[in-house]
Amino acid sequence: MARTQGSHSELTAPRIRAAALKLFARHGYAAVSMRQIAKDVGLQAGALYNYTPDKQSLLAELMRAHMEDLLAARAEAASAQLAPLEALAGFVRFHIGFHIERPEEVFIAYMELRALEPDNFADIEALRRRYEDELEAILRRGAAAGVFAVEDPKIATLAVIAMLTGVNTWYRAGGRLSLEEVEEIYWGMVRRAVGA
Amino acid sequence: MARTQGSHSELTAPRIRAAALKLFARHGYAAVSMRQIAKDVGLQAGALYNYTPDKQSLLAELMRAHMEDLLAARAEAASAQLAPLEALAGFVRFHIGFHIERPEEVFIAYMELRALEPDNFADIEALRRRYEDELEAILRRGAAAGVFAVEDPKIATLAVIAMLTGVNTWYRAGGRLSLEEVEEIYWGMVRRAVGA
DNA sequence: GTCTATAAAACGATAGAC
DNA sequence: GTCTATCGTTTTATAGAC
Repeated sequence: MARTQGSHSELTAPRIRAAALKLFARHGYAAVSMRQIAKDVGLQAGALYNYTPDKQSLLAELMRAHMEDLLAARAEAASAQLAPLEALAGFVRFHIGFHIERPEEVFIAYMELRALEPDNFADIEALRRRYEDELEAILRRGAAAGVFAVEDPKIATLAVIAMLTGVNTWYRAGGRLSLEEVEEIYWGMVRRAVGA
Repeated sequence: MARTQGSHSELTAPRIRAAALKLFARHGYAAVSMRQIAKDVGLQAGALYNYTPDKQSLLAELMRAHMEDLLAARAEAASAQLAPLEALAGFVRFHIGFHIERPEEVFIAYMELRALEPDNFADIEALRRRYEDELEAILRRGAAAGVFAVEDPKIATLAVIAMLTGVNTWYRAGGRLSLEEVEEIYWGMVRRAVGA
């Protein structure tokens, strides 16, 4: 039961990730020092390097984990093959719900792409592209079936995702609208926007 | 005609702003040093302080100028009082056109808000709010007249602006679609989204 | 108005004791 | 695994010569 010096590492790694996540989201990757992260965790700066080879890897791992969480959650939510209208409704609600639950990860994933070195950037972009393809496939299916009227499925995909992700810029739990009401309002706008 | 030492200051100020704009947009405010900006202009770092009291003011002035340009251009474009449908079409085309012409300013204005000190942040936020109010007023007028079906004009405002500003993340001049085609596609989505 | 030089502090990352 | 200490570099900003 008694812990000796340095024995609680299995708790330290997630605490470092949590501190980096919070500070990167709040101040930006470039503006946050390793010393600030260490102080937030209660360590000296040098100790961080037992958990990450460098600052860049810490950022890249946060972003990779977020994108993989997103794809895994989406794969589960979309396991059933639905008609285009129901599939689109499911995507809209999934996207809003998932993103609202993780405002810090979402903020970093969209704002710190330019802070990634080329290899990390390519990895994260590929994951993001896979996610966008999920929505694009729904819109193409619906357009082919004649239930959606989208002039350009790729642009409609990007437009819908931009609109939905924008919820994160203003929604606050406990505000005027519940999450369910927000999802309903956005679903209405998306449904009409794609001519369904 | 011959210039003596230090005589070309009237050209230096805009060159500093242009360099800061380019570098802040590309790498982020915190990641750009005064030395980098000076090198881009062809100066030593200390010379920049003849033009700005500090780095923060340089960012704040870039953002303020952008927001004031936006409001002035919008005021001119919207000088005529139109019916809600035509006013909305005008706003959509104005927003896309203005933002596409200034990708660096737009990127900074959205990404570097957190880098602003509190007083500067409040100033910029107030300007942004004035711009959003222009669209909200159009949506409220249209809803009151029964030509739009928006459940919540404030949320619809934020949703439309997020969607339109998202064009900047993917549009490149010379690509598959002309700017006019893009404006037309987005106008179609916005028009349907608001139930017009 | 720009230069060189520098002050004072902070940066990422490492070495070695424990 | 974390500490103290430090290396080598870079940072913002200023001082004073020209």
